[in-house]
Amino acid sequence: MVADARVTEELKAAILRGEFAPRQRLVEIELCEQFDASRFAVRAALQALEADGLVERQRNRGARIREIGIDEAVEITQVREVVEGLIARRAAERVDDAEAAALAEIGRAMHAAVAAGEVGEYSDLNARLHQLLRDIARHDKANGIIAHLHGQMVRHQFALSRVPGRSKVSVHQHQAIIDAVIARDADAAEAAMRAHIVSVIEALRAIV
Amino acid sequence: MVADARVTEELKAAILRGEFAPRQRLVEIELCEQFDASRFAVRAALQALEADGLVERQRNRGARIREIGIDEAVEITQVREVVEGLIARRAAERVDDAEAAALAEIGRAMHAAVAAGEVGEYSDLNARLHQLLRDIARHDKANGIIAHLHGQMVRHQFALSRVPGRSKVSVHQHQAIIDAVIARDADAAEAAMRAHIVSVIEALRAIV
DNA sequence: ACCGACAATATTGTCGACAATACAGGTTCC
DNA sequence: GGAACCTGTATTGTCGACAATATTGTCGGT
Repeated sequence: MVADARVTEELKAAILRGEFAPRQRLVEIELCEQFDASRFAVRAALQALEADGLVERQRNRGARIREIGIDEAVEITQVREVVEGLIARRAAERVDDAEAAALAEIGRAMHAAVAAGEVGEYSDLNARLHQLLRDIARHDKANGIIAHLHGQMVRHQFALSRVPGRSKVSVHQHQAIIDAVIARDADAAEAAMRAHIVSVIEALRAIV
Repeated sequence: MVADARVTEELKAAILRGEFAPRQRLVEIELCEQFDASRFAVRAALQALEADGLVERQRNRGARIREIGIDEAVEITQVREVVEGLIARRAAERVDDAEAAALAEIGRAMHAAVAAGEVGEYSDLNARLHQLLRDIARHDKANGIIAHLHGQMVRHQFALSRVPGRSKVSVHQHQAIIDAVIARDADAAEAAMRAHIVSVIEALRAIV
């Protein structure tokens, strides 16, 4: 319960970094060597990550990296749509002046990144914006669910950020969210966030 | 991974049945005797139930039943509001004629139960209605999250069903959901569901 | 050459024993 | 008398060994 926490963390980070291919088998002994831990710790980590939805296990057949197909990615994003909508609503209700200024700053930086064609920078700003909104909303349950869902989306999230021209579309959606939150307009904030994520769903479907 | 599955199931059922008080310590040895299992199985079950949010564990201090306060119950229900809204929307988009007939039947039974003052019967019908909507929606991710949240709410759910006069109010909200789904009106179905759960949140806050 | 049964191997499942840690009660020192 | 300390006990954390099961490879028969 101390060693396994370390292994769980490292293994999760490795999976999120994409070091394992989907459906790749995770043999316990190999993980023991890779993370220099006992089978006990590895086993506990695998169980934790199964609950996290990152790996799947079958009795006597071991664990493998869970493959998230496009259909499931769409479902995940649909849930994200409504839960992030709730977060945006709460953010609009709770935002203070300092946080509003930080939001506006991210908006400006996003426009600059798009103008300069810096997709990596824009992707970072995107993550920071959503993170800041979660911080402002302070809704533990909603934030926890988003974190949970996000872990299963890494692969598709990466594919999405590579779609050319997406940042040009989404920057205006992001700006609409920022404006609504700064204006303390809860309904508009939720609507803007949902509109944004609906467009993410369409982009997801378009990848195939 | 076969014995621990049994223990996990039985322990979870026992917790949901309310056989353990909040913050009650769960000593591993005692659980071994109670469920006639090894510490290995009990331990795995506790880890699984920790991920489920039903128990909390501290290093070297063991596990206890997690206490869900009113604030957290409100947060949980807020998430339920938007996710069940998504489910109602999907149900309206996917419902077939047989399912619509089943929904209408539950609606009639609800009115009858309220008229007869049968609160237990009404509570059962309430559970069946939400379950049927989930079946119709066939949205695995949303359904999974609702199941997850529901497990943490059992105690408050019970308290809610005991509030006198609540069924008289909620029966009309339930009917509005049923009508919208049968009419295949996705927007109205989501709105009706959210309005219903907003009133649940108000009732929750009123308990204290 | 193909198919089935059987043996060998690899991998996971289970357990009991021991170590490490936290908690409670009593004891000593100031 | 109070507080810090120490010690005993209860409980959890960790591990290595063994059992159970699935998978792979081999061999003989047709």
